[in-house]
Amino acid sequence: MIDDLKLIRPGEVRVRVAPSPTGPLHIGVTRTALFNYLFAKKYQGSFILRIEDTDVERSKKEWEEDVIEGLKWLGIEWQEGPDIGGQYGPYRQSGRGEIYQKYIQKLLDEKKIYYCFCSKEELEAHRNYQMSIGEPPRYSGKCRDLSPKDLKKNLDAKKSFVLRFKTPFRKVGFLDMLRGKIEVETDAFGDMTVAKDLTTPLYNLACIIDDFEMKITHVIRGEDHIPNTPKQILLAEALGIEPPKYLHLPLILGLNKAKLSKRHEARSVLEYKEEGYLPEAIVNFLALLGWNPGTPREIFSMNSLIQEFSIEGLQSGGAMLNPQKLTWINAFYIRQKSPEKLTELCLPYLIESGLVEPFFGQEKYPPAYGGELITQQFKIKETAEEISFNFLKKVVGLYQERLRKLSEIVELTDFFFKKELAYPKELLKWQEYSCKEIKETLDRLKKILARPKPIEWIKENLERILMSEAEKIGDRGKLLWPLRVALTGKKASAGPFEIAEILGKEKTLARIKEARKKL
RNA sequence: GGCCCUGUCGUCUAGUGGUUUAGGACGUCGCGCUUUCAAUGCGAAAACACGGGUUCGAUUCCCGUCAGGGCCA
Repeated sequence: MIDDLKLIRPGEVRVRVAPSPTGPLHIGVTRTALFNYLFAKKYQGSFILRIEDTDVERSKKEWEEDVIEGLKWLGIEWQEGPDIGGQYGPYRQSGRGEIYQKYIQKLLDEKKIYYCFCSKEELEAHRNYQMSIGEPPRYSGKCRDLSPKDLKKNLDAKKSFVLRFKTPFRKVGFLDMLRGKIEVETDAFGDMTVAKDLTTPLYNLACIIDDFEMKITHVIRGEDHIPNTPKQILLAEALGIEPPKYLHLPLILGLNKAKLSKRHEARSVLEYKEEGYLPEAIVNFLALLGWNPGTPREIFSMNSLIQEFSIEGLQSGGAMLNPQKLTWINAFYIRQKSPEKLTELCLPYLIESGLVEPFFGQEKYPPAYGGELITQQFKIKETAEEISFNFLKKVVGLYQERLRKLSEIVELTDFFFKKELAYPKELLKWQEYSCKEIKETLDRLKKILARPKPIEWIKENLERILMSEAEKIGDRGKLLWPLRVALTGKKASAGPFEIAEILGKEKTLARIKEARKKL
């Protein structure tokens, strides 16, 4: 089956992702989209976005927007889709009624489908009966051979109906590119409903028609579609069209090893964005979930994925989400950013938290990084103090290797933007030293900083002075720990010298005095 | 209930009959660096679901059981 791939000619591949806009773009759909995209790119083919919105009640425009925005954010771009069109449109099923009608009419003319007037209650009763005797639930065939007279009578009476497929009684199989031969007895599902009316096909019919009309060559989709595939192939045969090749990806499992649940894992990828995950991290993480490059390499950019991606590396068993690994990859990509870029990425979080404000009259969210941003001014909200982009860059830079998600920048660096720090005085104590000794240390620090030296001198020499002072004491921690707490109010932080340097002489001194008062 | 898919450390995985004392990554734990945290370096614990075959030899092939998952309403 993999040999088939050798026959693929570059440029001929056409794949699609076909989400229904009844929910957000979650991780599962995203990964399917990614693999389709990689496959298309690998063979210089086309990747198409199709919106399967035949379920009018549950489909919502906002979910479609979520899908489009999410995929774009990740850099998964399509060559044809509802927003940009293409030569096989429309790319929303809701706009394809005319196309479907043609096929449905054909099936009807050829007597391959028939009207079924059975009521829901009737069907359900029958289904329950079949399940009770251990048989697969399938249609009884009651309306299959309705006489033309009865048909006309029902139609005239405007009885509600569905269209059913006369499923032939036999085996249907296909060659899955990942799993090999998959075969089922059609007996397992019987006469399936394929359309609600003459213009509205149900999922399987719509799907096979669209895949054919859009000249899709390979369908790469989740394993949950395996049972649909034989049905679609059957319909393709009835329609006299060639079905595409199929590949069923393993599912991404939630933390409970079950399909992604609506409540937790099935959140929109845009929520990951809000939390401060980087698109390259999500892409990298998702690629490694169910695929392996055959080398120990773990870090892949989109471009390297396109190069390295291969069907052979695909896994067939379901893969559980590993949030810690995502976090690890995210932290990696954060460390790779330039300080300017990272600052720009962190800015919205600092602003959203209310710590920092863009300067009066400017946009809430600064424009994308560029020359302009560097010259932009900001304010510390609490003190109305003006700060520069450069100041923020220093702050963010200090925490670059400690950041795992962009959103963490707030709790990590809030002390830079606060007037007063709230922390218990016990925090100032280092190991077994007494209150008195800590007081003495703080007094020493005060004295050093209060020297009438120019600010510049202090800035350049602070670390040297404090370190030599610490050496004198004999225990660095005795000096540095209280200093850290005084400056940050936290038990974990970046180095106190660097913090003092950014804070400036005045604030540093003020905070040491504050700390001294506490004791 | 029926049908289908899957089954290597907690998780993601390498492994396609002997070269394996089953390798890597995340996580966990320990040690080093160190004022804390992080980063980083080193190290440790941790897996072939079970039972039958096939074979000189099975994690690897076949069958069954079990387990997990999916679909059908």
